Amino acid sequence: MNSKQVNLLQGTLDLLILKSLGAAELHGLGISRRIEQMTQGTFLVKPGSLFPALHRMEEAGWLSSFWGESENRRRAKYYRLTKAGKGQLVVETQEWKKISLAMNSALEAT
Amino acid sequence: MNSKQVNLLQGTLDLLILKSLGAAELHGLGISRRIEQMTQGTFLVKPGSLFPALHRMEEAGWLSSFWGESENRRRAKYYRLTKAGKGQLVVETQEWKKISLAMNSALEAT
DNA sequence: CTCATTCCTATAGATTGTCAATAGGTGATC
DNA sequence: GATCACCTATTGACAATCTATAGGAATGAG
Repeated sequence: MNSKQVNLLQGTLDLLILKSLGAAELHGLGISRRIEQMTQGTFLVKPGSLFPALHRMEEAGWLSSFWGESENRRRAKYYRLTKAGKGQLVVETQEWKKISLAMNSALEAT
Repeated sequence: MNSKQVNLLQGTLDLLILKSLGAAELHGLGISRRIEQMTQGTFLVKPGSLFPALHRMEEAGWLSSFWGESENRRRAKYYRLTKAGKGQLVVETQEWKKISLAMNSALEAT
């Protein structure tokens, strides 16, 4: 077993995906690994969570995709942020900050 | 309308309820108001979210309830934390901190 | 007295996002 | 040419929240 796996809070996966694509184009599993790295191993996003999210977000117009070749010469579908996706990253980041502030202030109450 | 209603992140409602009952016994709507106050109006928990959560948490053994009278002389069901509930509050608080840290560190990545 | 209003609890139905489990194709390696 | 690691993908189940609606009970207005 892992050292206590932490489940995602529903709604945070989109933000993590957007953020992971902020700097570079990545393929599916690359996104997953990047998220694991960005969160210091706290969140492990599994395929059954990742791919539905990617499809959903592409549908929403935040991502675009193209087939390419991975570092290991395998067929891989790469994703990049669209313009709308960059906007959404800003929006969701702000929303997260708002939520995070509100929660922390609640937890500090006496 | 309000200044952009913020939806709860799934999983945070329990923690807010536990925390709201940390200091005093409250009835359902009292909990809702306390949460709104603790989060400076960020989270407005509506009955359709609140009551199912209360029932679920009582079922889980974190809360106990009794019928009493509200400040306005109305029949009201009061909730208090059980011993297990106090433990759960600690657990979920720590979990939130872990998640919050991971998210913030992800959002600060370049 | 009676009618409207506010307070409080409650449930039904729908939606949504995540998880667990499973599958299959395709390069690489030996 | 068999096995392994990599990569995408889907299915079915599940759980939590939201919207909308309901109704009882005390209060206050006229």
